[in-house]
Amino acid sequence: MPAVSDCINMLDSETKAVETPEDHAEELRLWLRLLTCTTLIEGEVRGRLRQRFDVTLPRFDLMAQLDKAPDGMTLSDVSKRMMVSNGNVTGLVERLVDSGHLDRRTSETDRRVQVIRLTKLGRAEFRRMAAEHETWIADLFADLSPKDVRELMRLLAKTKASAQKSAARRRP
Amino acid sequence: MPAVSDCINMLDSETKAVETPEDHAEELRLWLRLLTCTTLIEGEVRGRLRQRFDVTLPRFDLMAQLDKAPDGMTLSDVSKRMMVSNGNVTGLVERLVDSGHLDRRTSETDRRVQVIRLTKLGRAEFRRMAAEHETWIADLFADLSPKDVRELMRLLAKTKASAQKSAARRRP
DNA sequence: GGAAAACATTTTAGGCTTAAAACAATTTGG
DNA sequence: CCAAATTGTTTTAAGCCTAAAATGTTTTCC
Repeated sequence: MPAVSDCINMLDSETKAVETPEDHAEELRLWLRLLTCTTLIEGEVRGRLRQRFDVTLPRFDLMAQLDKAPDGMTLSDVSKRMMVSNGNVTGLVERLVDSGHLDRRTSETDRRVQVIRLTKLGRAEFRRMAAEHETWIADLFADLSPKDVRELMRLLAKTKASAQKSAARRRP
Repeated sequence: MPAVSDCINMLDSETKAVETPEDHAEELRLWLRLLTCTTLIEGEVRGRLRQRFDVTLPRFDLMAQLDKAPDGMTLSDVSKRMMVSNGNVTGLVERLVDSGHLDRRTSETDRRVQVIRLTKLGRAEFRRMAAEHETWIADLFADLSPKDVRELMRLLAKTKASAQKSAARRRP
């Protein structure tokens, strides 16, 4: 019968009169479930890309970014979009240039900047992979109704905003 | 006015009479948003763990698994729970044993098996980190109402089940 | 104009991660 | 019993990833 202490804790938490160690077990469970879903799907996509096309997920992701930018992107743009470090992109790009999927040139107006684009080969291969990739995703989410999908989109948008706000609080 | 073609496509997709390239753009967007949320939160947690405790996220995750298992776990158990490869766990454990956070011994009943446990130091350090970690998670999800959290939990459970089913279809 | 700040990228050092092959121990089924 | 299959772990080779320092370039602003 934890009724008394519950009341006390709730009072504390509502009035903010005292610092009580609050219970955030639900949020923690939510985070672990979110992570599980992502890891599960990501692993599945990674394996299929490897089996079907002998390509790694990061390479696919990078090509996906470039496919949406016919005029090319700078390395910084790519790094921000992919949410990975600059140095990571440098290596990824190097390998994709070597394999003939990417074209890379120094900007004419700013010699600090490197602009990368998909080559004809890179674009063709990406489109081929992307078509199949889309069916994998559809299959992975197949048991969600259209309403579920909409509702998840809404709640994840809220989650993203909340997390960005929290990150900004720490790193203003 | 794409009404006509829409009707045709819907008929096809409902009756399954013809194979039409269906549109799964919504599911794709959902996947990208899920990935963004996870990457955002994971990066934030990784950075805070490093700054506050000079520990990496994988080390923290491994210790979290062991904290829930006072009698220890086998490397396979850990690898399944963390959803990472066996070889990955081998290296992670090696470094944590070296730093004095883990104890590792060969099972007496099955000499293939390695059982690992948190040492006293490991448990103490983990508890200290976990307490703070929980407040970070709470803060990252702060803008979600309790109802949002419940609803997300429900939808992610459904997502997890769907993805597991899809993975099992491919790898029976 | 020129020093200082800001920016874009690369390098460095170390750790993480995977898939596949190799190794070792146990279990299974004839 | 014992060969074959299975199970648990490690090794290997390659690539991914990060934070921080270094390098080169441009902008700011006195």
